[in-house]
Amino acid sequence: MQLNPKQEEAKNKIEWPLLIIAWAWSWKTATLTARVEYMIRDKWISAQNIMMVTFTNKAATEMRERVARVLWVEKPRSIYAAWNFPLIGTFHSIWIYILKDVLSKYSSEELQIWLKKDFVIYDEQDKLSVLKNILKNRLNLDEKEFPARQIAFYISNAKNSLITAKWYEKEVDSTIKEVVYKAYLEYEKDLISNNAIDFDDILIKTYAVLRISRILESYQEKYKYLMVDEYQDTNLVQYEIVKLLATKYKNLAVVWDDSQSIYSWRWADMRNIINFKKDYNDALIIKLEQNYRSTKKIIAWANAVIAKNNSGIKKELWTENDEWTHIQYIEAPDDKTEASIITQIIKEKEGNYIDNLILYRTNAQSRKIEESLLMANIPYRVIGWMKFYDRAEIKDLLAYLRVIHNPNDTVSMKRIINTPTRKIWAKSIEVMDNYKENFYLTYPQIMENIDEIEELNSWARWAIKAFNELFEDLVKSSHTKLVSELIIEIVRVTKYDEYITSGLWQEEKDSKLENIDELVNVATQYNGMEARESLALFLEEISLITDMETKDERSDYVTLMTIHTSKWLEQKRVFLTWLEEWLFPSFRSISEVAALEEERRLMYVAMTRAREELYISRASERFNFWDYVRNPESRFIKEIPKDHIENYDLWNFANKGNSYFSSNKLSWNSEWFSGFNNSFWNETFSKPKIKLANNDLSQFALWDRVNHPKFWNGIITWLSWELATIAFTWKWAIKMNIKIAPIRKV
DNA sequence: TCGAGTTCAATTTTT
DNA sequence: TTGAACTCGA
Repeated sequence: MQLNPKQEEAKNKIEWPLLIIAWAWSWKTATLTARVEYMIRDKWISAQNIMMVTFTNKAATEMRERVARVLWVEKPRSIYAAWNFPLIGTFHSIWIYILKDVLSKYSSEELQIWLKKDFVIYDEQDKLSVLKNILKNRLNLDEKEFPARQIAFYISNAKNSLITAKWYEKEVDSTIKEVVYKAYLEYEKDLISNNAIDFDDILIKTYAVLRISRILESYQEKYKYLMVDEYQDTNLVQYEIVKLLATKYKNLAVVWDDSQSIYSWRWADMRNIINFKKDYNDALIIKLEQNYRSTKKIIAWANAVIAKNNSGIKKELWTENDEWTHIQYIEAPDDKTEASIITQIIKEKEGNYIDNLILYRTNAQSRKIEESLLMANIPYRVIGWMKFYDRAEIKDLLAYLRVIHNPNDTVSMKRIINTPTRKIWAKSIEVMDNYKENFYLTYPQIMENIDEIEELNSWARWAIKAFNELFEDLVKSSHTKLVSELIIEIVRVTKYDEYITSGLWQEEKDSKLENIDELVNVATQYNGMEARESLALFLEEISLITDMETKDERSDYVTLMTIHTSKWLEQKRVFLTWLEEWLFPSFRSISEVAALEEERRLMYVAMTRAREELYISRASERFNFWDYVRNPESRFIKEIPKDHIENYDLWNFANKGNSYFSSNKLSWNSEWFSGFNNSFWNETFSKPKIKLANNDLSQFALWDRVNHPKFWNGIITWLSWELATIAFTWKWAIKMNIKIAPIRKV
């Protein structure tokens, strides 16, 4: 591939700090790949000395593939197989790699991070279960007043600002922070005693370790050449770590695009770029502005939207591509129609299904479209939703593996101690927990000496003994059997398959068993190494992977995903759905300028995914939040110059009278397309299960108090014809159509 | 102490 | 709609 002069410059500047400002589809990935190739091939730099950090697993995999191609080597399955290959991975996976490495080389006294080598990684769910337990049993707090989620948010925020539990005391200035402080202390205690870390800890512990100069120096020597992609999405800790590593040789190249910064909720801080310029004031800055992918119209559109943001560098993406394909706006009467129009378009278009990408703001939004595709017999794949590793059967089996690997892991132990049911009830667990707390014991230690615990009757002891025997056998097996075999053994000795499938329909049974098979299948990738090693590696990689590359025989399918996950890819035809106020931009972001600008950047990311055709859709009425809502058109659509928009011809669609509609006994009527007469919709379309009220609009005025059967009392804080925002006492403010909402004046 | 039945709340975005 | 957290009878 021929690089343009700018890209060429970025490729060749190696022993120098480098800031690459790269806008959508400026071939920055290709440039980075070429840069790696140049380092290794032309400069004879050892692959071992190169580290490249990406943001998502998807991006890392893609990057590894590309680098493997130019280096003519086989793509390593993970960062571990990488002896002749640069270290390419996400922040989290690379830091874990470093942590493990450090833990095997240095004593824990020296490290001071309270972590042993066999640590496990707690995901969001594990984290919440630890916190729930703390709040309920140790702090005796009401769950409603102090939800675990909220506390977790505060703790995560503290961690990412590098505030430890002890130091948090200084932050306390409210009741909630008081609670956070106490919970934070307990939470850290639990993690240490379980020999576990959460996602935030991965960054923090690495930072702590790298502050030890002896250790830092060794990594500075090892990774002399650093590259960080998506630098705009780094947070404080990530920035500090990169800074530490780069400070000696300053061979750091970062790729930055402020208009694609969409992770501020993960504490990404765009100001890191200011710090970058300060830290390396002689850095070479290269701008890649030419877009090689999308048509002129798509780019014009995207530019128009992003220009509405006040913050950020003013930019103009440009392209030499000539084709002016049509960009269509689908304004559907309701969500069902929206989905079926998209389905219809996909069906009619020539080419393959794989050319189609359907995007939405949140995962839950895929449902309606899935239904429609299913009915039309169009193969599709949803990325990211109902993650494989979130399924109960997978979580259970992984919990078995985790306790075998690390018997201190209480969260996993509690998950499986009575799964399948073996008559170890909550009472017994409570008693054991007390012993654990008071005598600093681990579960296996208690179980071994269960006869000494007088509080338990002989039945309970017997049950625990039986489990302990089984557990010890499994631990023994883990030394001789590979993970894949170990999983099979767990299923066999616990009769887990019978347990998980009992009382299910055949179809559900099959799917559960298939999932187990699939897990075994994934585990076989770790064959060929020492038994315990395979277990450790398997567990570690699995906790960092959010979405499994399921083996899919089909090669042609439509892809569905959230905009966030789409960031790394492009597609010929893109459908961007749910473009309504409150959904996109989401209602949480509307009142805050910074949050709204992030939503707008998200819109920009979504639009620039399209290469040739872009469809944008919305529905006048849809079922959402378990209710029928009518939201106005998204402001993002209004921000696009009108001459760029072409309305999709709904008439044409209706006249085809496709089966989907006739089966729903819907008659098409010109009224629907001429001005979308609202009352007509309510009567004819998508009969709601909830009866819609037919309120007299004149009875409501701004600041009126109203009562809603579901949300109780509230006040109308905004009113525009039939749309109103009602601030409910027990809920956040909700926007609804007061003509059809079941509310009454009080 | 179980489990069947019932209520009730909840939805961004990812590692 | 789903899942988690409850209630209550056995």
